[in-house]
Amino acid sequence: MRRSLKREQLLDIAIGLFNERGYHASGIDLILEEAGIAKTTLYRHFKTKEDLIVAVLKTIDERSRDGMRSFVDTRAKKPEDKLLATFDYLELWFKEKTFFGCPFMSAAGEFGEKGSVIFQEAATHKRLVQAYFEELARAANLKNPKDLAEEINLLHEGATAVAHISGKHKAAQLAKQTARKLIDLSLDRRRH
Amino acid sequence: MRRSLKREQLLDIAIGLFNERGYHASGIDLILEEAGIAKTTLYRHFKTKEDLIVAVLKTIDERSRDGMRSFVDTRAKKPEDKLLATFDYLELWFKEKTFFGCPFMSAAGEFGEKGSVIFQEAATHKRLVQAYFEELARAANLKNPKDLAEEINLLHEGATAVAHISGKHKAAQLAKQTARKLIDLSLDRRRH
DNA sequence: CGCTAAGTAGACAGACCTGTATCGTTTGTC
DNA sequence: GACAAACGATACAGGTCTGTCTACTTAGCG
Repeated sequence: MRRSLKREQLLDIAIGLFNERGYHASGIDLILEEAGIAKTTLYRHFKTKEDLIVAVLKTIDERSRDGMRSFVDTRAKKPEDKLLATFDYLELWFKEKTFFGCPFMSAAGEFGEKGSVIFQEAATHKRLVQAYFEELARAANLKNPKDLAEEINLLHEGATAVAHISGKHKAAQLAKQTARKLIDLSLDRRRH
Repeated sequence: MRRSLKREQLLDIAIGLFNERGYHASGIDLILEEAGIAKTTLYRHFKTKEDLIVAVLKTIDERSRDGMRSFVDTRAKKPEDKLLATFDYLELWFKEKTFFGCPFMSAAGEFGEKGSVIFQEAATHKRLVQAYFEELARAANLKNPKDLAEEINLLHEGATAVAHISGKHKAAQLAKQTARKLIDLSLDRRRH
C-alpha cells in the first residue's frame, strides 16, 4: 500500500471545508464523512485536530507558493513583469468557486491569541511570500527593493481582503495597475 | 432602571472576547462569566448568539467609523491630508493591546458560506468605509476619485492584514507613504 | 405602597465536539 | 501464502455548546 494516499485525500477535503466553513465550524466528523474515511485513520496520521490544521496550512503554503512561482515564470520573463504577473495569479485564485478569502488570515483570526502553532504557521507563510516579492524586486534592480516588495505585499493582502468580502475579483487588476505605478516610480528614481 | 446598561456591558465584553479569541471559540457562558451577567439577561436582549454577533458588528462599525471621522477632522483640514490622516488612525488602532486584526474580516472568515447575516454585516461595513474614502477623494477634487478611493482602501486592508499577522504596526506608515505617492500622481494628472 | 420590568441563579435538555478503544477487514510485500 | 501495516465501522467517554425553563430578587415609578 502506498504510504500516504488516504492522508492526501484527508488533506484535500479538510482544505476545502476549512476554507468554506472555517476551522472551528468544520468538525472532525464532518471531514471524515466527506472524505469517506474512518476516524481511526485520521488519528493515525494526525495526533490532534490542531495537528491536522497545521498540516493543512503547510500544504496550502507549498501549493500556493509553488503555483505562483511556476505561473509567474511561464507568464513573464523580466522581473518587473513577474512582479506584475503575481496579480494575474491572484485574479485566477479569486475567480475559483473555492475562494473564500485567505486561509491564513482566517486561521489567524480564529487562533490569534496565545502565539499558537497555527498562528505561527500563518505568519511563516506570509513571511515567505514577502521574501518572494523581495527576491523579484531585487532581480528587477530597483532602488529600494525591500520597500517596493512591502508595498506590493500590501496590495496583495488588500486585494485578497476586498475580493473576499466584496466579491470583486477586479480587485486583482486594480492592485496590478497600482503596483505598476509604484514600480514606475521606483524606475524613475533609479534613473536620477 | 435605565433601559440598556447591561446590554452595553455585554456588548463591550463580547467585543473584546470575539476579537481576541474568535467568534466560535468565545462561548456564551464565557462571555457571561466575564461580564458578570446572568444568561437570562443576555437572551432577553439578544434572541440568539448570531443576533449578539450582529449587534457587536454594528457597534464596532459605528464606533470605528465615527472614531475615524472625528480623528481625521481634528488632525487635518485639507481633504488630501484627511485621506492621509486615516492611516494615522490605523496606526493608533494597531498599537492598541486589543488589536487582533479586523473583526469584520475575521467574522467573514468564520461565517463566509451561506450569505449569512453576519457576512452581510461585515460587507456593509466595508462598503461604508469605502464610501468615506470616496467622499474624501471627491472633496480633494482629484481626477479619478473613485479609483483613488479604491486604491486607498486596498492599502488600508493590506496594512491591517500585515499588522495583524506580522505584528508590524509600521505597516500603517508604509501604507501612508504609498498613499501619498498615489495621491501625488492623481494631482499630477489633474494639472495636465 | 404596589405594580411591572429587569436582573440573578442555576438546573437542564439536546446537540455537537474531540479523542480513544475495540474488533474485524483489507492490502501491499516478502 | 503469510505477516504486518493500514484501514473501516462503531461505540463511547467526557466535555462544551446554545438555548430554555423555573423560581426568586431587585429597582424604578406612578
